[in-house]
Amino acid sequence: MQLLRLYHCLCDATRLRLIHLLVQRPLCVCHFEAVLRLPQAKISRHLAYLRRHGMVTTEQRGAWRVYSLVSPPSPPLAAHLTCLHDALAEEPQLQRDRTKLDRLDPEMDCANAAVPRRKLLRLARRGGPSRSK
Amino acid sequence: MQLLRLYHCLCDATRLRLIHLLVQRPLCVCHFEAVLRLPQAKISRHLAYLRRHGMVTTEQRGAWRVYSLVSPPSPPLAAHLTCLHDALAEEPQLQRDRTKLDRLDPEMDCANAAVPRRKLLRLARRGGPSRSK
DNA sequence: ATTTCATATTTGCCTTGGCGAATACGAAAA
DNA sequence: TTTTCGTATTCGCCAAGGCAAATATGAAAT
Repeated sequence: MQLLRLYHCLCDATRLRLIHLLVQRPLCVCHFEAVLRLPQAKISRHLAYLRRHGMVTTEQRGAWRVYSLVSPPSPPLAAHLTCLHDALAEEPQLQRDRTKLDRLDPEMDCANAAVPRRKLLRLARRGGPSRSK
Repeated sequence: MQLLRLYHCLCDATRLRLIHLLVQRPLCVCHFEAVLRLPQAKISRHLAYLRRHGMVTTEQRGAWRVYSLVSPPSPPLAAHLTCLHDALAEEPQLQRDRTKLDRLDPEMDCANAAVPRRKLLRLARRGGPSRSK
């Protein structure tokens, strides 16, 4: 069943948080590190899981790898993302994640092709998200 | 997170089928056996799992044990049951289950308190659902 | 009392997938 | 080239939970 893959993707706390953030916009690993405050390996592992199961896609952008939710989302995925959104009020953890994401330095937008790699590198060297532990 | 328990309950094929049937009405194990055509132990195990995780409740009715979805369902559960319903069109297996349930002998309604145990026992002795393998 | 029947649980085994620690890789900078 | 840096993967270990087969339980019938 197709639904099962979806539920397997959703039934881990870390993956749920990753997906929840990806609903906002495409993100790179360093963003997740900054928001979730989890070891990089753990984040990469779960992102790989989501990729294996067809929930996210990636795009190389210089040294960064940008993750996005598959688009267009399958009908069941779309429906469940709505559920996820509605469940927000019940999950303070997810709310906090979202707030944190919104407060990240907007200059550090690895996903945005309009930002030159040169600038991103400079920002990263000055203590980017992945070093703010 | 509360959502996680829910997704764990939903991420197994057998449990998904059980829940889907329980949306229709309360049912006893013999009904599940008749519809899913799976070993009794397997069905009981998954129902126990759902009970442990607060998705279903049970009620003794003579020798039978009737399972129902918790009521009222929590808001997230209610929302996801809607998703499940919408996903019906994509899951032929679930559709077949539903059809099979509707075609079960309506006399064999273990969950209905109006049916005397005496009658149920007679029906079961003549080749009830749990013996129709 | 004994048997029957519906259901539950235990046992032993196996796979999936979680984790941290360490390491590999590939693109750009130096 | 060599180094740096972002990210991915591997390794060894462990717990949850899947399964079939066997067995236990408890209510009703006999």
